[in-house]
Amino acid sequence: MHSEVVASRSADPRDSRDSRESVRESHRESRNGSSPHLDAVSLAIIEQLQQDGRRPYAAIGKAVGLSEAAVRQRVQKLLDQGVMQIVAVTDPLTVGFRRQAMVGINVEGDVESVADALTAMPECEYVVMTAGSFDLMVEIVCEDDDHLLEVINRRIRAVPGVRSTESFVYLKLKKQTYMWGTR
Amino acid sequence: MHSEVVASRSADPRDSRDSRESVRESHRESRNGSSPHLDAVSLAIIEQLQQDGRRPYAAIGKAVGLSEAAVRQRVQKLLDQGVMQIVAVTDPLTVGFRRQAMVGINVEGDVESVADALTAMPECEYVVMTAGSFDLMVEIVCEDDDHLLEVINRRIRAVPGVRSTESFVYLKLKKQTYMWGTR
DNA sequence: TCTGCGTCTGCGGATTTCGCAACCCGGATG
DNA sequence: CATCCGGGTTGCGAAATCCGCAGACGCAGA
Repeated sequence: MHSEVVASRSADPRDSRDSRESVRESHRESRNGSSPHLDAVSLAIIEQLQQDGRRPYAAIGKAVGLSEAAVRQRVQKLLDQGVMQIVAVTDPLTVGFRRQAMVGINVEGDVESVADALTAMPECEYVVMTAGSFDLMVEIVCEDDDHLLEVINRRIRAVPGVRSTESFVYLKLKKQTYMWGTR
Repeated sequence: MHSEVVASRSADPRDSRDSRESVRESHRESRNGSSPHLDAVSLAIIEQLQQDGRRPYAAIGKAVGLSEAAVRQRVQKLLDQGVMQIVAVTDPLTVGFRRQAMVGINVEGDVESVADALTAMPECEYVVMTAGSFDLMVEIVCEDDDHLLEVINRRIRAVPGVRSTESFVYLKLKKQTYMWGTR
């Protein structure tokens, strides 16, 4: 990583040319055929914000070789597009939600419509369609046992298309990171 | 897909001159597992930051009935204690990790030591001890099929104490929120 | 009562955010 | 070939925010 001295005030305009080279190699939408084309710079910005969601734009810009305003625009666009969100995350146990469970679900009929119904439930923190002996896996966050019981037995099983469920109550959360891309 | 894009600037003009009295603090050691018992004000601060991790301290203070400096101190403490972290979260698919899976694991012997071994793997995004037909559930984030295969068959199954595994490859992530307490 | 400890508040100064106008550049158009 | 166009980038002030620093306040324990 070379020194990217952000051009000070009114130096000669040639300086701004070298700070550009690090941005150069970014119009190859990789082989990420499906989703939005994140270039290397946006990826680097995300990586910065995965380390600290409140890091100043100028610091990010210095790290990725961009101006502060450019970082600001890209961050705003990433947020608007829903590619990333900047949020506080906690261990639910410490904020009063004492029962969590992963629930595996088998579906008859349209899986996606069931998934949409589960997504609408506030207690469903995480909904994913899977291949394997479950069609859906859902993470539930509840306040206590009664709440958990009600969600699983009354609400989830009441969704049309749900054939069966299997629950895995959380005993202890050992790891929870958000550092994709930071490897 | 990403339904919860938080509106960036939405200062809540609701007054809050209450919430001053219950500022009792029990300063326990705040390691994973204990409950530091957060008071209502800290909870409200967390809630604000779950809506927008970059919300200014002054705005948070107005919402929870505290000065800007006090909010700043509390946030810093919550971060230092590890009660919460402010980070960017993304759908891994959009940032180049195209294979994810939930893996259920059965263990013989000490479950926690196996969990610790899995926690050390960077591909293990999420590790939780559960009750039910699995002893552990682990979320794996990989770049491609080869990577996933290697992690599951070579690394996870090589951990002493792992009796069997069952994999659930992700087909589509439908929901992913971080809004505990915001219900 | 006094002291120690932790938290809250108010206040400048440094830093950051934000909006704006201009610039550069590749691609499309005539 | 000239021109226009749009996305992306840059630089720059003004406004807002962050940050450190006392001082004040409340609450336990000596």
